[in-house]
Amino acid sequence: MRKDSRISRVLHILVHMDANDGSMTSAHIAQMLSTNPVVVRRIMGGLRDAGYVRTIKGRGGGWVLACPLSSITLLDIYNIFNETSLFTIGLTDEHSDCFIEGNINKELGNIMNDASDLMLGRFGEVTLDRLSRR
Amino acid sequence: MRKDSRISRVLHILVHMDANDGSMTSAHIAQMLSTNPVVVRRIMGGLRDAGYVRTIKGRGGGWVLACPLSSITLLDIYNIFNETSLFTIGLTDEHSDCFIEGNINKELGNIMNDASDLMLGRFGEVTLDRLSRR
DNA sequence: ATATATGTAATTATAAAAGTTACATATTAA
DNA sequence: TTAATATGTAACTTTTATAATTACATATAT
Repeated sequence: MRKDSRISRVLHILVHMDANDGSMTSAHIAQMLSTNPVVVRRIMGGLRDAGYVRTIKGRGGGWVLACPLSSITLLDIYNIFNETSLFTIGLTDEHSDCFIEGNINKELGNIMNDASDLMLGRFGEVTLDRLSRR
Repeated sequence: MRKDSRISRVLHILVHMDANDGSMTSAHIAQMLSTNPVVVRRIMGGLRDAGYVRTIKGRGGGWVLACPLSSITLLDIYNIFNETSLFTIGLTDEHSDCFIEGNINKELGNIMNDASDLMLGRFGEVTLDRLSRR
């Protein structure tokens, strides 16, 4: 199963943007992450829509932070990408009349929900300025 | 990212095997899970190697439990497939000289490790006979 | 005007599970 | 001993998501 590195990458970008003074272009960021400018625009688009960053078009433009890193948590970032589950374990959904499937989904589901609560709680406690410490 | 339903499927199979008296063929199980006999053999192979089930070749053969469900935990089953991570979030590993990447991996990694500890602990507490309750 | 950015649709690559095909091997029953 | 029925596996195809790339429209500073 391929991993989703969008959150890691976006965090990396934000902390580097904070370290930088002016704006950073998608091309510059892409080179930094060994990827493509379009990938940068795509994964950063959600952050722009959520108001955490702004974009400046045209010559001299690029990406700039719209608020301090201390006001953004890991949870804020996670919530931008959380259309998919946190877990690689998949439940089956094809035999809803089968009480065994129901039991399995309930047991695994409870455990995954509790782990999810733990993770999201912890995500909410970490502000991104913490990631820039040397 | 495609979900890995091997654990859910294997659990489903084991509980049905327990409900059955004799052996169950891969073809029979496959029909039950709306899949292919080869998929059944593949996902069950690890359980055979680990000694939780036995296979009987030839006419009248199939899969049989080698121990009671009460002696197998979710953790035992998880361990058969745990070559992959529990989480869909991927850490990046390409800029090991970058302290920011290190910070990100440490923060996310700590949280995922704690969540993993929670999940595996809970997995260890659930024996499979629990999944057969009506 | 022109060079430089972003914005985005469309296409292709990649990776892992899942699904399928084909065939070897083992076993039972007649 | 032969035929039917199982498993065991290698090889290949499909599926599905992120990631990467291509192409081009749009905006802006100089």
